[in-house]
Amino acid sequence: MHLHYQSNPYRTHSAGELRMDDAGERVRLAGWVHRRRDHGGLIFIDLRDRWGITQVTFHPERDGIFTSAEQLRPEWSISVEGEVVRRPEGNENPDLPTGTIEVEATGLEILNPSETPPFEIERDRPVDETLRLKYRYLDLRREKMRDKILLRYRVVKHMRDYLDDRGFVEIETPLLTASTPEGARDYLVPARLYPGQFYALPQSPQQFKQLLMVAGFERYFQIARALRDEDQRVDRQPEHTQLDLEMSYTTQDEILDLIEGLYSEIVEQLTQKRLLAKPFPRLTYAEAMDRFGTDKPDIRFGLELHDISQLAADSEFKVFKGAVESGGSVRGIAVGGLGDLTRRELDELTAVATSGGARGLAHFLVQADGLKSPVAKFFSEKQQTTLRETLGAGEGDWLFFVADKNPVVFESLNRLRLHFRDRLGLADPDVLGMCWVTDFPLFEWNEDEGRIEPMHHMFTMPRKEDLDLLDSNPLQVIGQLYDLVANGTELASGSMRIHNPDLQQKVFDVIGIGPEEAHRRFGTILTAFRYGAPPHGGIAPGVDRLVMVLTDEPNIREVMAFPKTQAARDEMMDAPGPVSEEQLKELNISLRRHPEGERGSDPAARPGEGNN
RNA sequence: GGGGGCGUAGUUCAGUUGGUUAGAACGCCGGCCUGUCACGCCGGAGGCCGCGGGUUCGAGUCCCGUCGCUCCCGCCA
Repeated sequence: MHLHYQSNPYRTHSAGELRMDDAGERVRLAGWVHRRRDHGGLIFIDLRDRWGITQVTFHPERDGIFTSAEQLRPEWSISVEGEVVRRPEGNENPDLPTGTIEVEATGLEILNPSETPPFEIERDRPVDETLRLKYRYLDLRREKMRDKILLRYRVVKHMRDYLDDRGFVEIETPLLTASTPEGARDYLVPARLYPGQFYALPQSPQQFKQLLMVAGFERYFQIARALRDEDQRVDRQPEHTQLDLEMSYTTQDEILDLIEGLYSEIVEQLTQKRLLAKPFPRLTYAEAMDRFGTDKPDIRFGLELHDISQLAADSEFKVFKGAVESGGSVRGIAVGGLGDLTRRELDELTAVATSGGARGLAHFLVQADGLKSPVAKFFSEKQQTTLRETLGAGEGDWLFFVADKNPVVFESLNRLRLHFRDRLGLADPDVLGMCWVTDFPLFEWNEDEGRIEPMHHMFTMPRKEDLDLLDSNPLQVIGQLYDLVANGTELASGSMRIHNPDLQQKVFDVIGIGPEEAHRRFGTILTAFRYGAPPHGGIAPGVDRLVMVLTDEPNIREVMAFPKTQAARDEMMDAPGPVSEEQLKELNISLRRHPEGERGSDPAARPGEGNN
C-alpha cells in the first residue's frame, strides 16, 4: 500500500511498503513505537502503522535526535525522517516484509508520548477481556484484532461489489420503526413528541425489504444492523450485522446460486481456507435430520446417523422396543479409532448423550465373534449382524444408540457426533463444509403454548404442492425456506415470500391471527400486497458469524470492533447509564426507581473497581 | 430468571493440611551496552489477595453474603 502523500507533513510512505529498491531514498514514516532496542550506542525502533513495521536506526553521530530517541517508549506516536538503507549483510529479518532495509533516522518528531498501556500491545498474549473492552481502542491496535477488523471490511466490501455487479442497490431502512411484539424482545426508544409512545429498533428490516420489492427496486441489499434485547451467547450480541437481501421475480435456486457464488469468492479470494465441496451440497431438512440429527450439520466428517427402529421393535430389549412403540425411534452411530473405552469414559459419553435429553446410551463394541455389550443378550445373532452391517461397522468400532422421541434422539446423537469430532479431530479446521439445508416445515408445534408457530417467519411461501395441506394438515406443509450452514454453524437464513394477500391471510389463520388482528399488526404489508406485489424472496446472511467462521473465532466479540459484554454493557463508553432529570422530563418519563447508587456513569459508584 | 467457572503486582499466573516477610514471568523505572529484531546484563519500585461480614490465637486459603466477568439453560419468529 502506497500512501500518495509526498507533501504530507508526517509521512511519505507507509511502514509496510519499503523494499530493497527504495534504498537511497529519503522518506518520512509516521506511526507508533512498536518496540525499542536500545544498545547504548545504537538504538533500534520498530515503527508500526496500519500497514506494517519498519526498523528505524538512530546513531549517536546525530546527537540532536539521538538523545530524543533515548526517551522513546512503546506506543509513543512519532514521525521519523531518514534514508532508506540496505541492512548490513546477515542482519536481514526474513520475518518482516520490510526486513531487507531499515531507515537511518536524520530527523525525529515526537507527535505524542504515551502512558504505559494497561496491557502490552506488541505481544499476542491473553489479557482479561473486560480490560480489553474498556481500552478497546488499544486492543484494536494489536495485530490480531486489526487483521480481523480489516478482513471484516474486505468481506463486506466484496459483498457490496458482487451485488452491485448484479444490479443490486443498497437502500437504508429506518432504525426508528414500529415495535413487533412477536419474536425477540424489542429495544425501545421513547418518542418525545408522542408521550407514552415508543419507537422500536429493528430486529431485522424484514417488512421494509419486502415493501421495497412492492416499490419496484427488484434487487435490494443492505449491510444492516439487527437489534434484539435478549440475553447474550458466545455467538449473540444485542446488535449484529447482516447482509439483508431481497429479489423480485426470482426463484429459490437463483438465490442459492447467488449466495453460493458470493461465499465461494469470499472464501477463495480473502482467506486461506478451502471449500469442502462446490457446488455446496443441498440437503432437505428431513435429510439433514435423518443423517446428522440437526438442521445445522457439520458435513466435514462422517459418523452419520442410522435408523434401526425396525430392528429395535423386533428385539427383546425393552428400552428400544418401547421407544419405537411410543412413536419414537432408535438410531445410532458407528465410531472407529476409539480403542478400548473404560467404564469412566463410557460414563462420560453417556453424559454427552443425556445432555441432549437422552435417558441413556446403549453401546456395543464390534468384536470378531460378535457384539460385546451389557445388553447384547437381548439381540439375536442375526440381529447383531444386521446392526453391524446397517451401521457399516468393522471390528474394533463402537456402536452407540439412543432410543427416545425423535427430537431427543436427534439432539443426543448430534451432540455425540460433535463430541467425537472434537475428540478424534475428525474435521479439518482449514476446510469449510458449506451446505444448504432446504425444505423446512413451514410451521412447528409449540409444546409450551399449545399452538402452531411459523418455523421461520409468517411471510414464508409454502411449497406449491403443499398449499392444499394448509387447511387439512398444516404441520405437514413444507416452506420455501433455506439455510446456509458452514461447519455446523448457521450462516444465513432465507425464504421465498408470500406476495398474495389471500394466501397470507390463510397462513395467519393457521397460526391463529384473525383478519382484524392481521390488519392491525401487518396492515401496511397486507395493503401493499394488493397493489400488484411481485413474487419475491430473499435471505439474510450474518456478517459477524461469517467472519467468525473465516477467522476460527468461537466468540462473536472477537470479530466486532466495539462489542458489548455478556451483560450487554459497553465497558468503554460505560453504557447504558442514567440520564438527566431534564431529559426524562422531556420524554414524559418518570422512573419508579432511581438508578443512583446502582451501576451508572459515575465510576465511584461502580463496585468491583478498586483502582485507576 | 436458573446453573457452572473465574476474581492475588500494570499484565498473565503460582501460592502446600489455615501459620512468620504473598512469589515468578512479562511490563515499568534506573544503570551499562554500536547490529538488535521476544536484544542482553546489573539493580529497583510495585499488592485493599474484587468488596462486606463471619469462624479462628491466626484467613489469599474455610463459611455466608455481595459485586463483576465468563460459559451454559431458559429466551433468541
